[in-house]
Parts: sequence; C-alpha cells; structure tokens
Amino acid sequence: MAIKERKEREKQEMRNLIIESATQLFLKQGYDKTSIRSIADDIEYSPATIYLYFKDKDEIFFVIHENAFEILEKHLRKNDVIADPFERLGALGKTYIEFGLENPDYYDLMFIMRAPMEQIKNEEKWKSGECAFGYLLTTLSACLEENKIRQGDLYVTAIQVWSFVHGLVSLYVRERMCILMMPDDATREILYSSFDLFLANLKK
Amino acid sequence: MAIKERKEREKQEMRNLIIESATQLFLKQGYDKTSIRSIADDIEYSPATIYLYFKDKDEIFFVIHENAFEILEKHLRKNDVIADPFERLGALGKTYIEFGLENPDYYDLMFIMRAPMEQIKNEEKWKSGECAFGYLLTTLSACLEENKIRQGDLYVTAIQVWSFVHGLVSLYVRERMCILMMPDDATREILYSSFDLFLANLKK
DNA sequence: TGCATTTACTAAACAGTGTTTATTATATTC
DNA sequence: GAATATAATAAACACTGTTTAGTAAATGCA
Repeated sequence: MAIKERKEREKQEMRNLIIESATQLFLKQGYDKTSIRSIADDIEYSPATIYLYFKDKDEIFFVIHENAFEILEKHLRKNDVIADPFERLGALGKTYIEFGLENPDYYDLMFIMRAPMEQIKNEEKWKSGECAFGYLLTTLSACLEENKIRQGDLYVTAIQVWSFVHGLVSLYVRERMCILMMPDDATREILYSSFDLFLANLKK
Repeated sequence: MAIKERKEREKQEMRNLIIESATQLFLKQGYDKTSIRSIADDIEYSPATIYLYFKDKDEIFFVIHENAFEILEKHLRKNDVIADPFERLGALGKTYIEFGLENPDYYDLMFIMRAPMEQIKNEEKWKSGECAFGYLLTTLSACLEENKIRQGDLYVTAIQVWSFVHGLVSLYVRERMCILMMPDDATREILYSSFDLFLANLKK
C-alpha cells in the first residue's frame, strides 16, 4: 500500500504550502495582518482546512520561527573559517546584529514575540535557541582557553554577550532607538560602534 | 461660570477612572485580556463611553506607559545620593534591572510593546524615554570626566550600557532565558552576575 | 420659569479575529 | 458495487476595537 505514503507526502506538502504562504504574508504585512483567513484566501482553501494541518496559529508561527533560526545559523556558520576565537566572536556578533537589522520581522519572531514560545511550553525545550546559544558558548570557551578575553564564568560571559547584542537589536526593532534622534543609517552606525567598544572592553 | 471648570474636572476624573481600571486589569491579566469592554464592565459604563475620553486603546496604554516611567524615575532618583559617579552607575543599572524583573508588565509596555510607540509617532518625541536616557547620560558624563570608566564617545557608551541592561531584562521578560534551564531565582542571579562582570569590564 | 441647545451616554452595528462543529463530497477499502 | 474512511467546507461561536445613530439629562438664554 503506497497510498499511505502518498497521503503522508500530500499532508506534508499541504503543511509546506501553508507555511510558505504564511511566511510570505508575515514578511510582507507583519504578524497581526497575517490572519488565518488571509492565509486561507492566499492558498485558496477555507480557514477551517488550516486547522486540519496545524493545531493553532501559534504552531504555524513556531515553524516559521524555526525556519528563521535555520537562516540565522547559515549566516553564523560562515564565520567558522575564522581561526582566532576572539576575531570569530566579533564576526559572530556583527553577523547577529546584521541579521536582526536586515530581518526585523524574523528577529522579532525569534527573540521578542510571545507566540512561538507558547508552543515550546506545551512541548519541550527551546531547541533552536539552545543550538544558537551553543555556538556562542563554543566560541567563548575557546576565547577563555586561549586567554583572549577577560577570565570569568562561561555562562555569565555568554549571557553578557547575548544580552548586549539582543539589547541593541531589540531596541532598534521595537523602535526605542528613536531617542537618539538620528536618521536610521546613523543609528545603525552607533549600534556597530557600540559593539566595537563592547568587544574592546571584553578583550584581555 | 464655574461650571466649565467643574466639567473639565469631571472629564479629568473620568479619564483617571478609566486609567486606574485599565492599569489594574493590565497588571492582573496582561495586555491582551484588558479589552475596552472589560474596562467598560469594570467602571460600569458602556464601551462607547471610553471613546469620549480616549482616542483609542493605544492612547490609554500610552498614559499607563508614562505613569510607569514616573515610577521607574522615582526608583532611579533614590541613587542621586551616591556621590561617586561609577558607583552611582552601578546602582542605577541594578535599580533598572530590578524594576524590570519585579514589574515585567510595566517593563514590557515601556520598552518592548509596540502599542505606546504608535501614539508617539502621531504626536511628538518619546519624552519619557529621553528623560530616563538623560539620567544615564549625566551619570556617564561624570564617569568620563572623572576618568572612572574607559574613555569613549558618550552616546556610544550610553547605548552600550542601556542595550546591555535592556537585553538582560527583555530576554527574561519575553521568556528567552529558558535556555539556561535553571530555576527562576538562579537565572536572576546570573543576570546580576553578568551585570557585575559588565561593570568590571567598563571600569578603568 | 420655560424652551432651545449643548453635553453625556449608550444600544446596536460594523468589520474584523481565532477556533469549533456539523455537514457534504470525495477517495479508499472490502 | 456498497460501506467506510478521509478531506474540505459553510456556518456559527465568542471574542476584539471602533463607529454611528439615537436618547436622556444638564445647561444657557429669554
């Protein structure tokens, strides 16, 4: 009976169709305007059909959130070629900030919005987040071993680095950087300068 | 004609009644569950009445957002007695983090949610934000003058400090600190340790 | 005081949201 | 070919923010 496999394949294809449509609408119009009805309209099915493939709206955006992590990880991995761990740390930070500034909606979904985290509560651990955090831990661990940065607890240092870059990007994404009263490109310059200063302070 | 003044007073009292009810519901049940209808129910008026006193829901939460800034500023001002600017900077940071951890809903409204910033767009500058940021600028300026911290551009340094503490608090408030897989109080300890490390790196 | 006008309020509706239920049409199995 | 299982949907439910049209009370003026 190959029918079962075909059905399974069709089910997966339908899930992909929904996710593709939802992703496209999300990046074009934002989270709020991406309603179940608008997705249904886009893929030319009834709204109720979507609930045959996803438990609720949160589950859809959890999948988009996971896809976004894959994209970020691809960017981060490009820095694997940098041998010096401190230089790699700097490059990772810049890649992270750049990703946030260039993909504010994805960043929001990954690190700010509540929606995808609801899914994680009723499921398991935050796999995507842990994986990305793992990158940072590995690099920082190498920096500490080679005595490139000031000595300190690995986790405390990692939280310090992540919190800082997240602070930069999230204040920008949620429009609090307006206090600088500067044009957008000048604000971005300040963000990168601030990261450079941070790195200099961390350096041994 | 004192009637005009009485009417003005009554209008202000009604606004206060709405804000008080909305604030109480917001702190008890969160933003989403604080609907116009639930506020109307609470103050025993019809939903439409609220629109005679506030343009929309965003305006209500903009006022709550401003009240929250007043509370934060009261906390921050307690550190004015600390003469040494670097010590004061440390105390301000701890006060900020503490405020965020103890008042996650207020913090969310002030520095994460989009709702109150919509109001600012159609109005003027982000007065509350600028005022709080001014505190930081003043203290950092004194630190630089007295050569207590590493030299650098004032604004770049300020963004560095603010982004970092905001990063700590916002990752906690939006439940991304779960990657540490620690009980809540241990996570909070890490946050404070991370801030201490940050300060040590900033120190000259 | 009596009437016209302004003010304060609300019931009902509008246009939307996420989600569920009962029903129908199609595909599969025996 | 008949019985069963699957896929899809129309319609409804319970909400949301907001607007409109209509009513009742307070005020201004003669």
